[in-house]
Amino acid sequence: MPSASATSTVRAGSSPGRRGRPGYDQQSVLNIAVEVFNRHGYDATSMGILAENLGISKSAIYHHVPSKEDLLALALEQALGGLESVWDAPESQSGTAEHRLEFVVRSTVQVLTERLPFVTLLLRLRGNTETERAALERRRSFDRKVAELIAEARAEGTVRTDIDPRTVARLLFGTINSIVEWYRPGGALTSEKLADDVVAVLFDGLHTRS
Amino acid sequence: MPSASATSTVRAGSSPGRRGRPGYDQQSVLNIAVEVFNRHGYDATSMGILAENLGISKSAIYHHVPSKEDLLALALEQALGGLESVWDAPESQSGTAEHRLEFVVRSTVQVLTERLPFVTLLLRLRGNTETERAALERRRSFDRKVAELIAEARAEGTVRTDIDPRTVARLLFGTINSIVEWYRPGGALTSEKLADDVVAVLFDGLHTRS
DNA sequence: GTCTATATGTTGATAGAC
DNA sequence: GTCTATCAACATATAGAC
Repeated sequence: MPSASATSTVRAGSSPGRRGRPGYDQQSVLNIAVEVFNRHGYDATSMGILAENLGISKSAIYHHVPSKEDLLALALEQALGGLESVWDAPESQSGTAEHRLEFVVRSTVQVLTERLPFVTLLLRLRGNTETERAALERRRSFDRKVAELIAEARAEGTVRTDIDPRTVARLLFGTINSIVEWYRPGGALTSEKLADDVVAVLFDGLHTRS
Repeated sequence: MPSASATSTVRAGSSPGRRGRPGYDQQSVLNIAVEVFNRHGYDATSMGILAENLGISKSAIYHHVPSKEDLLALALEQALGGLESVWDAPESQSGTAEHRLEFVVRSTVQVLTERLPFVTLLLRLRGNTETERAALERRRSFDRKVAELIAEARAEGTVRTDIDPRTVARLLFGTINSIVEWYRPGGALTSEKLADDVVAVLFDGLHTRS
């Protein structure tokens, strides 16, 4: 399973390899910015609100990043990079379609939880700017690959055929993506158990089995 | 099943009982406004953009509605009213928990498709204002009732017990709510077939059954 | 029911000192 | 790396004519 590099550092000072005093570096500004974007919504977050949350002035932000939109682009790159890395793992490329599909579902859940705030931001985009539209296109490309996998599993006979494959794909993404709306790391539910649960519900359903 | 009254009228002129010439009435302004809100996001939609989409001036909007936030409140009332009406039907109040849960899932899908743009707006709220927070609280109240139903079905032995009931509820809502992100009425997929598909996937899973 | 102003505040971003 | 001060653009909303 591809491992997304940790993005837990909040303030620059706590970064292992970093010298110098207080202040922020770009990554630590980004981490807080994404959190604030998710809390208020990207559009509703002004540079003023962001500055308050950072504890610095509006202008100081522009020392670290050229614009609000660049902040968004940086965040989306972290989300998309993580998702796309799912396809680098050999388990996503060989084996039965059923196995590859389950692997991709598990990996996607893993990326969602590891890069939770970044993927959350991605999943809430409306496509208002060119930056957003480009990110949405990369996301659609990811979705298309998963849809192909579903089609293969269907042809293989391991996925039910009484439902339109597009509907199957949509519901699968709905179930997985909705995780960002409620899952919080550090609780009783580990990301591994969550992946187990998602796979169980998606493939076997909520009913008790006879 | 509770039926949400139609909200398909776009321009006032096409309203059955309406007199007078062109122009808008409040409901027709609301219908277009909600569509634009969903396309750009509520915060990103200025009264200027809205006016363009309506084909009237900014100020003219204020003849129909006191503020942008009132427009939002009106829209949310349509969404929440529809969802809450699910509990008015006798089928949601008696019978096995399994039957009541399936009925509520079907009814919710029905409301989602009938009042699609309104529910879409509700599901994307971030809770920035008092209006939004009040709506989110009503939505949480709806969610809580469904969670209780899941707990009953679990006690009844019809829902699997190897997954935390809160996770079950979250995944169920995720699957259902994600419908607003892709379903469009008027296509090949009717809302009845969609409800069948959602019930089938949620309760029996994507796998072929032996 | 719609319009042309316009009042009043907030936005993202820049200039230049420390 | 941060600040204060400032800008033009754009926001929501109002006043009053047609």
